[in-house]
Amino acid sequence: MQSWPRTEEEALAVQDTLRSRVVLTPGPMSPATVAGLDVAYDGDRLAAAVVVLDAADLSVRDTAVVRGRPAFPYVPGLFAFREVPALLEALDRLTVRPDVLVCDGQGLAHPRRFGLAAHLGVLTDMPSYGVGKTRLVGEYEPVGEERGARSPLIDSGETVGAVLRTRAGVKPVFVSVGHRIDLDTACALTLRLTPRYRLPETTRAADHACRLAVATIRM
DNA sequence: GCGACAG
DNA sequence: ATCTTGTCGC
Repeated sequence: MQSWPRTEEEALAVQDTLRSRVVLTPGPMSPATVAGLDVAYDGDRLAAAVVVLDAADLSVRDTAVVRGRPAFPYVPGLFAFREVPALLEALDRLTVRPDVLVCDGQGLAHPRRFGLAAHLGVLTDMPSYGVGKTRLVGEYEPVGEERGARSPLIDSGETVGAVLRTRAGVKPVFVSVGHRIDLDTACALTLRLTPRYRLPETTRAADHACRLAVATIRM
């Protein structure tokens, strides 16, 4: 396909080029299918999984898992370069075409506004956004304790995402747009995907899938 | 120089 | 991400 950056300097240059291709548009308002993506590690080996759920009842429609090696060391801000190759390969193996990608990490809530969700969105040109478990950048006011409460995530004066409470009394998640979707739609979809747990069912399904696969690597 | 820092 | 016991609660 193409060369992959081998140094932080090269990776920064790639982000600088690709970020101009991010498209900020509303919707998709009623996606029929939603995909969750996640990666699990075992030493220098990894397993990437993509699970497509039916947006109506959250049932599994398709699953794809690939094993491989991290494509880059973990560096805050350059995290995407580590998992993107394996995730793209898994996406290629899907039979069911997802309408939205729900990524494990940040979208525009990134120091250069180009986190994993934006990166994957641009490379696939599919609607994409991120749901992170912890913060990378930005400040925010305390979020209401009830499910659905949200507080804008602001970095350098601009709103880069939302801190969203998906379960009453449980630590909120960090939602940010990636590509071809808006923040309100992303938050609304996230709430539909969290009928019971803190993290979206998409993320949970992908997490289970790649963990099973990574366990298989060692046996 | 001292923290902060997606997964 | 991953390393890790017991423990509180539905």
